[in-house]
Amino acid sequence: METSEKKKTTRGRQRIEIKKIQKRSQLQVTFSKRRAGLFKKAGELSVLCSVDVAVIAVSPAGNVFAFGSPSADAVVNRFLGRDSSKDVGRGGQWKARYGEVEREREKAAGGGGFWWDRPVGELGLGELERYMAALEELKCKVRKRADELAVAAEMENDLPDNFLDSGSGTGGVMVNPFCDFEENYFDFGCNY
Amino acid sequence: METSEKKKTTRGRQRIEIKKIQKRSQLQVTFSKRRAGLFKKAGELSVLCSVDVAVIAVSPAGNVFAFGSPSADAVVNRFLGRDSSKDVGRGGQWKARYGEVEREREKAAGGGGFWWDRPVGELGLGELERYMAALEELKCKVRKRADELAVAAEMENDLPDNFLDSGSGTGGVMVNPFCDFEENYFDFGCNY
DNA sequence: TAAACTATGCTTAGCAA
DNA sequence: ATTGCTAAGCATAGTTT
Repeated sequence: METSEKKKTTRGRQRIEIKKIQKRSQLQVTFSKRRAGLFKKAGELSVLCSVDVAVIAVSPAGNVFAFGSPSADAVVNRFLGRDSSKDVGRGGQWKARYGEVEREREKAAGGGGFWWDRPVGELGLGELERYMAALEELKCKVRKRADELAVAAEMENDLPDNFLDSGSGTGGVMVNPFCDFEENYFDFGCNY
Repeated sequence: METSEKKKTTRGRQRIEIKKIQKRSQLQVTFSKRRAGLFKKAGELSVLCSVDVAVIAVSPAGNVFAFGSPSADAVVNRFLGRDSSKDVGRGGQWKARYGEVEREREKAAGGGGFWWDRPVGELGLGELERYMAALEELKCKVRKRADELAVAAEMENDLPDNFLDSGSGTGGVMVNPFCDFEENYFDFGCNY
């Protein structure tokens, strides 16, 4: 029993300075881990407090990662159920598609992951629709508030199409739907 | 020294089930704490990995809370510097205002908080502008991706104005600008 | 109502596979 | 590139002020 019988196998978590990580490989790992952690936190917040939460991260490469509208219920219903006089038939169609994708994801996840935690390339349109609806919704709310500040006129601009030319196209969009089953959502014991 | 000299003053953090909090007062507290934690995490991620991150949370009451574009540099520059042929003079104006608000906030924060961590009602327009620009930007990216899925046509809709009638108007928008001073941003040792 | 306090649960940096 | 491990840093539930 030497003074230090068990040599520590690792140094455990180390404090790091919050500044740009230079080592590219480490940046990639940190981004993945922290993004997952951020999304989990967002999901928990949304469930605990029944709030719509959206998290979006654009990597330097231009990839889009997003966690969408946890308590999707209100947003989705509003989006699918609004005065879509010309899109009447679409609501049902999308819902169907939604369920379809959901089952696929559950299957794909196998138990460790979540169906919605997939790259955008593999996601159905329903998810993107919902995510964008939430974004639009939130943006409108902010705009409204700005309007109250009596400067709305200054905001009547839209971004150019080349606003982000660094995009490479391998990003991912995650949508967390478990809030739709408030009595029956999945357990949080996922490891991303 | 008795076997239990120091009676534990608290039980420390307790594990909680991730489901909707019923007690309204507790929900309010949890929302505040976790939202702050979520924003901090987002800020760290953005700095560590140099990524644009946006977090939006809409409370059941309809209040909007948002943390915007940590690595605001690219977004802000793009927004202020885009082809605003009719808004040429605004860029400088906004920048000036930005700095103005920044100094105010630093002063107001006093050392414990961040100037941008204030309710929207107290924020200048610059922050709202940047936040909305980031949102628009991100939304466009997602839309673009959806377009690649050959279903963009399905998305040419906009939300009605009454999309959120539960809004009470006391939400807040936080914009984290420290990324603009990558060499000189504030320390993260805040406790909110 | 909001802020401060702690003990404990949770996240994650550094490795390893 | 991911995934799992461990230890230590960090976030936060319950409580007090």
